[in-house]
Amino acid sequence: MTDHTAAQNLEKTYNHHDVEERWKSAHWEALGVFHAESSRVLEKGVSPYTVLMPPPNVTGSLTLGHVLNHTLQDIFIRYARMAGREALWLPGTDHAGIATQTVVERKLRQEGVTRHDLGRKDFLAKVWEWRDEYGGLILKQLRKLGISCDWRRNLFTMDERASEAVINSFISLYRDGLIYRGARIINWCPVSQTALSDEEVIMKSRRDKLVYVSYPLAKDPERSITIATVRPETILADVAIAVNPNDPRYSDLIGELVVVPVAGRHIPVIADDYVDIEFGTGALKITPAHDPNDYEVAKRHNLPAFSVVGKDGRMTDDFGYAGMDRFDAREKIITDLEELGHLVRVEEYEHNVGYSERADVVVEPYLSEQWFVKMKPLAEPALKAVNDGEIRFHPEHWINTYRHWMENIQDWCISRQLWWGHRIPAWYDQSGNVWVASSYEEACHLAGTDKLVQDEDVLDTWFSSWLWPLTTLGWTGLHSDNDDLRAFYPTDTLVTGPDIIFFWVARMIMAGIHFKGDVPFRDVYFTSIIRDMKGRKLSKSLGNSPDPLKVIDTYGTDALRFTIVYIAPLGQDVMFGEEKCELGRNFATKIWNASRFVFMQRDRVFGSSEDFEQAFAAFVPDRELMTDSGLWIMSRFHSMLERYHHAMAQFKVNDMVKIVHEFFWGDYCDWYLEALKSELSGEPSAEQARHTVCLAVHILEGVLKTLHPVMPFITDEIWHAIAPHSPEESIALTVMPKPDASWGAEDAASFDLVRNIVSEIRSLRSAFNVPHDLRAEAIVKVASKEARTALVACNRIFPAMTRCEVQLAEGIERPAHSAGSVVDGNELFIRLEGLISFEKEKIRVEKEIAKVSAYIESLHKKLSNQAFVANAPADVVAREQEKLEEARSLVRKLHDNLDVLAL
RNA sequence: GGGCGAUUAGCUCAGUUGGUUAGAGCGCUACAUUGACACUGUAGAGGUCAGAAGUUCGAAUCUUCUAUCGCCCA
Repeated sequence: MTDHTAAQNLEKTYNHHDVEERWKSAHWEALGVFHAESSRVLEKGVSPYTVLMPPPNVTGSLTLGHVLNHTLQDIFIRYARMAGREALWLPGTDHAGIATQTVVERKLRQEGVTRHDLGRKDFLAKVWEWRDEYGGLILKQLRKLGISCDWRRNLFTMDERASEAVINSFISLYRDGLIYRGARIINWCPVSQTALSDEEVIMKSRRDKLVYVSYPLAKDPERSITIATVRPETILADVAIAVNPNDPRYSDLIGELVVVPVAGRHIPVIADDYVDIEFGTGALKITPAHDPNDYEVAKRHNLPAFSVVGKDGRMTDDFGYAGMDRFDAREKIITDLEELGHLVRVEEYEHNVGYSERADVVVEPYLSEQWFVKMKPLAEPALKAVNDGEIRFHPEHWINTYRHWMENIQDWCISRQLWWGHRIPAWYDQSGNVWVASSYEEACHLAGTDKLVQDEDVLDTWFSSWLWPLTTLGWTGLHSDNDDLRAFYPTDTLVTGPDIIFFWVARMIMAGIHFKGDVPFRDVYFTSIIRDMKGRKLSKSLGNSPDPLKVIDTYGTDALRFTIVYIAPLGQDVMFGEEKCELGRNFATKIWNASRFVFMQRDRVFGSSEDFEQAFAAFVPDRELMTDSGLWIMSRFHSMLERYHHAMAQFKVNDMVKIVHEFFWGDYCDWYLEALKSELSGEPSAEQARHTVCLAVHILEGVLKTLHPVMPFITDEIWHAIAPHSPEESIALTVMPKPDASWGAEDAASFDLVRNIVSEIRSLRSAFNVPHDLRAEAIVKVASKEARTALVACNRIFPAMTRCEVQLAEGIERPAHSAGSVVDGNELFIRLEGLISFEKEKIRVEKEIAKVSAYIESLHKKLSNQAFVANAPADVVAREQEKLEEARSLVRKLHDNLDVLAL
């Protein structure tokens, strides 16, 4: 391990394992780098910045989705922390009712035990055991990402404090009339054997059979009415046939009785607007216990509802199907209908069917008593908050989805027939009255009896998640108040997937406004969906989801974080393949090597670590001591910072990453450090050399800071190697550099000319296949005094960067045996005796002339258009004019060159 | 059926309120290895911006329509 009390140079090669091990979460955590304190906000007036971690499922393990999501959150938090805000990131996990219960039940089954064998109390003990043993996995894995949460505040939705909040909010909503119990058709999962909310049902396309069945008239078996259904097994529970009152085909049958095939019951033909004349035969069987729409129709017509499918998805009828699976019964009844002569025909039919999100089976619409939250009154203020811009979505277009859902909102079924979760705080007395209270004792008090039985059901996990912005800050009920809530609520940024906009985001907004009187957050960043290289969603069954931990092992955490942000623009899906991480790995290596080079110069120029430390601490960029490349890099650096902060303010994190990448690689390494090599190898004064090195380190440190939110490990490692820092210090606690507009484009001008000449010389060398080791002579016919000064100042750079000696001349003609070009108005010639082919050069210059001439033509056309000159803004016209003049001057010089060539 | 989004170089994508000779990364081609870096450097090839019509002095950008693909809701 490196001794971090004295700065020294980096190892020759970058090893992400070593670096990440050294600065891992455990190190930073122990130092309290990520801790936030309400006192600093409330007493010292530090501006708070809070991020809520969407609590991962306690049964979960790390996916690339988590990597993207948490990297983004970490970037926001680290950026805010370095911007001087009190940055609080609240972590936690949710108890995932169905998923966790399923996992534990599966484990028990291997031991030959069911939860019913154990009983509720012992089963829950088992679940807690499981949670304590395995439930922390995802958090451990998240720590590998180096994310900077305040882990002291880690919360689990089943913790006492969070549970108290859940119970209190239930009671409060019940007393406000916003929670009720009632018989409804809900989505039933026959595998998990619980009710589900609408949001937990996924619609999937499915090929089924559309079965046409004839129902004979009771009074005249010769006549019949034909319906079409995809669920023939529910014929047994039919209570009516409905037709549209405006359908002339059936008007004479309204009020007649028909016989239900197989079941033999007599049911009426009724008229209802709900029936679609176009669909099927225009006659619809009404099965109120198995279809929510039929249920509504039946209610309107005072028809009964009874069920023929049980909780386990098996038939419960009296007609010989009982005990069969609903899908087997479907096949059998088709055969039976055919035998009985009721089957008219069967068509292939593709339609959407609801599946249980967790168990992936077709949900059964099921009539039962459940608890619901009345959503309309909660939705109205939540919709308004977003419409009024109190909460902003990024990208903005998700507002439409949110609005549509809020405007068509349905009541939320919150009871689940599970054991793992927050048990509904409702008790029933012997007459069936309901008493909602925070405890059995209180319920007894209210009921005036102790003969009470508690509701068996638990609450939807999302019923605890929607309180997350409150419970993470210690809220336990309506009148909660504490320093954390005062300091950090509302929170600032929520980063989450658009797939849980209804499940979670919308409901948190409702809960925040309802319980706390204020929105829970200001900005919501919706992440990209990660797909594989073929554009398919990542899924376990496809086997196309790379294991992030393996990717980290191969490429490094910093590389993965950098890459995933780099390729994930705001609001677009991203295609990810492991090999894309080469991008991040290569960049990390580049940073490492460039830093090592800078440190080599530091150690060469400065006598000792202390010497440098003192000089660097007192360093202020001084124009007088700077070379043109120094002025240029300062100008570029501050322009980069300007764009960097702008991108962050707009939540364009991938722009931010690209901006720094481009600056560091393209400007700092490719030009500035290359120029630095020749400058330091000349004979600068000691003062200049020291200033030059300090400037190089200064910019390097600035880049490390701007990159720190993205690549926390490597930046902390290199930062510690700049100058001695104690291991307790961290780049995470330094101040983010800000753009300084006093460094402008004029500072960059001289070196830009040098760069352009270098590039042109390189192009010419390449065009004429000048051997790499051949030193050539270049002559620049300078166009201005400024150009002369700039090129004289940088004369050492040319041999190093172009392998050409550059001479300045005025009033000369093109030398013989040379290739020629024009750079920013300055004519450039390279003597290439023996290498230059007259024909080749002629063709090259003519091609260039043709290109520029076409350009001149288009500019000329534009400028001679009266409408353009009259209508376009003056500055646009002036700019076009300028371009035209430049191009004309260029083409003139090219022509002159060509003429000389022809001599 | 309703809504949202996408269509720009071989691939993946940038392109701010209309004013550039349309950019990047990867890939490809050529050249270069003792001086931070081959996980590199240098140079280069590659696009009628999905199609049509319109608005405008001017459209990758705005409007309408069409086509293809994806997502959400019914």
